[in-house]
Amino acid sequence: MSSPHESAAFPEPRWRRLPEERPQQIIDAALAEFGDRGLAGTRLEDIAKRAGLSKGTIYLYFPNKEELFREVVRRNVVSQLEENERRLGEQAVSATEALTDYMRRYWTFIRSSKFAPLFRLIHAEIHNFPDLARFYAEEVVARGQRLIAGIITRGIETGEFRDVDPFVAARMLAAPFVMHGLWCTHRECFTSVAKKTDEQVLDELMQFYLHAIQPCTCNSRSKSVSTQ
Amino acid sequence: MSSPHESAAFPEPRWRRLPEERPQQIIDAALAEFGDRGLAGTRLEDIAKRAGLSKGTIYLYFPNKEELFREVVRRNVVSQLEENERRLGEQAVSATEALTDYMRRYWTFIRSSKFAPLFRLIHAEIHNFPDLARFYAEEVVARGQRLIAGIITRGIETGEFRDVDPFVAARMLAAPFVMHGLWCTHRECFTSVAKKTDEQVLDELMQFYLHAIQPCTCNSRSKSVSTQ
DNA sequence: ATTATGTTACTGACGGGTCAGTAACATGTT
DNA sequence: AACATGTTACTGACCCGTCAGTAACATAAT
Repeated sequence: MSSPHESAAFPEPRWRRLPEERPQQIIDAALAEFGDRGLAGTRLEDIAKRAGLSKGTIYLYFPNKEELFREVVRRNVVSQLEENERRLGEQAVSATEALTDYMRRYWTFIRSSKFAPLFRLIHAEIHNFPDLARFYAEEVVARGQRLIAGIITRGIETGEFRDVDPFVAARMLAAPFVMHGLWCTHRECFTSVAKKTDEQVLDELMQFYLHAIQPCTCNSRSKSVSTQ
Repeated sequence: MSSPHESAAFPEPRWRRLPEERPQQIIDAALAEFGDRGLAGTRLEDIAKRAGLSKGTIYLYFPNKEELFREVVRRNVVSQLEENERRLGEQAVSATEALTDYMRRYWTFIRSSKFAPLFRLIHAEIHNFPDLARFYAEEVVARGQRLIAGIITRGIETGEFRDVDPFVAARMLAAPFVMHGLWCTHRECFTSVAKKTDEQVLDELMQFYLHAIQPCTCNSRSKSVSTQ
């Protein structure tokens, strides 16, 4: 009644002005669409629809489709970076603890809804956008592996791990995590992980990997392979 | 320069009729193009050009682009299958030998020019062609992992390998191989394998994996196993 | 607190280029 | 000659990017 805006007649405006939020909305929608259909297969109208906008609005914030694609990759890679290097300070704990902790966070990221689309995108368009690919490979992959290698080096020094090349070991950690992440996003296809929960898969990954880098488990009791 | 003055002798036909070879030529060219640019991003004219044909010819052998795509995947998946299960009979050798032999052949296949494009294709279009994806996942991935699991099971029985879930171990083998295959196809990006040859990478993979499934290497080799 | 005026955010129809698919024509083969 | 195989030129649908127009919001004036 007392409201100057007529509540009965026009309660819902057809659209709202949200210039601050638009870029992120568009990027999120674009990641989803690009991830499903690829760069060439995605229509800007579909991105707009998913973001609840019209196509023209996208061009208010991004010069063209390709530049939007670049921003989608860059923004998400950067956010992955930040996520990756959060909580890096606790060097007090044992290398094993640091490693299992890292694996847990790594797995959480890989199983997040953003990883698989991003991975597909980068690998699908790696030829057409070598600069993006290089950025990703250097700033995320290599950087992450240096991080892991650091933990492993410490573990070797303390005698927790056997004497392996830390960078080889880092790749041997990342590879199964990534592949299992991809498989788990298509459980309906990949029967080998179909009946397993994310937690189970993580446990298997961790157990197997820890055994691979531990010097020897003869003396300790390691009968923890549980089969239902 | 194309003045056909020497018309009588051999006019050098502008093209030849090779109906037997065309399908495979087209499929090979299509795999390469699709692998680079994706399904939507590939022009049929580019496939034709790569195959040394004109676009219309493709339509003599395939009804449309999508069906060509399906055939590309199917044909190559089947050939991968055949490759995969060749030389499977030698059950006389030790499980370790069988496994290292398998890993060598697996790596050769993964490093062949056909694997990476096929992998990218399947993972890029997995949503749009669920039947193909399922076919691939079941007939190639699962089947291959059953094969590995069989070898590992035998190795566990003979005491060569520690007591792991053979299917977990199979996944833990396949995952690093596939990921390293992808990385190695983009050595210019992925610096962690940039300076390594394929043979080096394979050695690292094999050594690391064998250590992961061997029971213990504390007391040298010739560890007596009381099975009888 | 209503109206007038101005500004910003957004819309959606359209032009133009691209490309899958086709039809008309050409050449090799038998 | 008659057919099979291949090429070239063309069509029409589709989609990117543009822009004239409109809705939401802001501020000033009455």
